[in-house]
Amino acid sequence: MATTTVDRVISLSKRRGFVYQCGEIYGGTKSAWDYGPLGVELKDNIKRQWWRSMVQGRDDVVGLDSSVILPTPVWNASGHLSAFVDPLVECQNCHKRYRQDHLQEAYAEKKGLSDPDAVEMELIACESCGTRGQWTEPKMFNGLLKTYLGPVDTEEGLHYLRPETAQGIFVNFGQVMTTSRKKPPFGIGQIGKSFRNEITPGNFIFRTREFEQMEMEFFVKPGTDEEWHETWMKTRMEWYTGLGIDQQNLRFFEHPAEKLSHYSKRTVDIEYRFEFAGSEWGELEGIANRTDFDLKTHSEHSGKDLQYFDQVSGERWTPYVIEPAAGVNRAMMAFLIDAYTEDEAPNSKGGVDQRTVLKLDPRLAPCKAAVLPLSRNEDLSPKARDLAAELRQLWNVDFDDAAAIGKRYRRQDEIGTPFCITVDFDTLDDQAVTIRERDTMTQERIALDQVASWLAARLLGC
RNA sequence: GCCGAUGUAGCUCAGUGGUAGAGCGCUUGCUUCCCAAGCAAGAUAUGCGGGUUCGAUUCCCGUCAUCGGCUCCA
Repeated sequence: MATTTVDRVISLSKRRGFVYQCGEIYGGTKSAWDYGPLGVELKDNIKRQWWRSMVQGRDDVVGLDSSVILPTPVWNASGHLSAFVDPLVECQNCHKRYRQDHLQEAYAEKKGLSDPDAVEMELIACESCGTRGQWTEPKMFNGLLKTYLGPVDTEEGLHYLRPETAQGIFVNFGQVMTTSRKKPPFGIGQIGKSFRNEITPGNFIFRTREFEQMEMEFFVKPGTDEEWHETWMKTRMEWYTGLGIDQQNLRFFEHPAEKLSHYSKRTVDIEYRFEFAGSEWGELEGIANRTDFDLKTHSEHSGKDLQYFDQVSGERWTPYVIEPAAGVNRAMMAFLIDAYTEDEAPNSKGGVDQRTVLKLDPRLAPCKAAVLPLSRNEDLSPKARDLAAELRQLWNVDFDDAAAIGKRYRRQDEIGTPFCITVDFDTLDDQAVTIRERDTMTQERIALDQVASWLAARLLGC
């Protein structure tokens, strides 16, 4: 099987400490990955850029951090307790599994029966092997992860881990609107973990049962929702390209009407060309028009009025919601794949060698600069350590004095460090250093006391 | 959950029913001093459990995980 960029990125991620398998010393846990020293920096940088772009940088969006465990009635009202639970049956002959209700509906339709629920399973044949009536008892498949609060596991203690951060925003909608003195159109953004009992996790960190979301619910006046939907689609697409992803590797995917989720009027995904074995494109985020479904249902179930009262016009209405919901882990994978480059660099013998370089935007790069004494030397190393210590107060900065300088450049290229600062023997005389740039491999001589400001000018927004 | 494949060092891979090897990487020392240089030394692996056997990394069973395909999917 040919080695794909995905394979190379996975290998690099393990080799350099971006991602490890969770619990590897015990054989691993299904669908769980841990983020190493470089991975946590990259992931945090992605979240920080999202937060700046979607929350801090906007006058019309505020932030929130709600609980993972919400009152159980929230999930009843949101529809997740019914929409996320499916009865599954299995053919005992060929072990193919079906949704029981789908089988009953298909049978009832074929025979012209009015009540699918009354169809006896003995009458239904397996579509795969033709065996009739050899079904297991239906098992309820629940997409929500359960936990029990309290000292003993009782039904009263049963709670669910959130499958999306959105509901925490909806149930706080009234309080946030009042305390922040915002009025529609305005949004509430949130970053946090969500949990889903995925049937088929896989593709490295693409689909996992525990994952991290960056969601923003934007509340607008009914009738303006379709326009806002288009606006957010454009804004979100530009976020990815603005952070360096090639437009050629991104596209919109319109969900067909019959596949829309229970709350959605229209959903458009932003997809990235991951080139997985099974599918070329994969979802990075979904931009959904959730209408007034959520606020209305929470209003009905809680008895609390979640309408907006417009004092100017005297109108009272339930806002429509446009939701750009992005996956942190998926974004990280896309940024890594898009940045992964193999090019050539000159070697000391006058030829060229292959070079692996992560051309990450400096705002995303886990390490912003590396300070490298040209030689491990009692004069150079301390001077370089001092410089690194100074810069470390401002950015994540690496120090490395092991092995030849060329090798250290390559090490930094491989993790995407934009700038390498070399302290050489001339530094002792001229109080200046050489700064080498990752993508162009060009060098510039900068006075020692100007390094921080030189970097600051190039690391804006980091 | 089903079917198939796979599991040997940090990574990529060899190999064998008789006690495991390479390349790259890593550590230490010397040397060199602006793009993976050289010399020397060193650490690190058969996913886990059981069975067969005098002896299992190799064969068998189970389990865990990964990949692919189903099924499902906000």
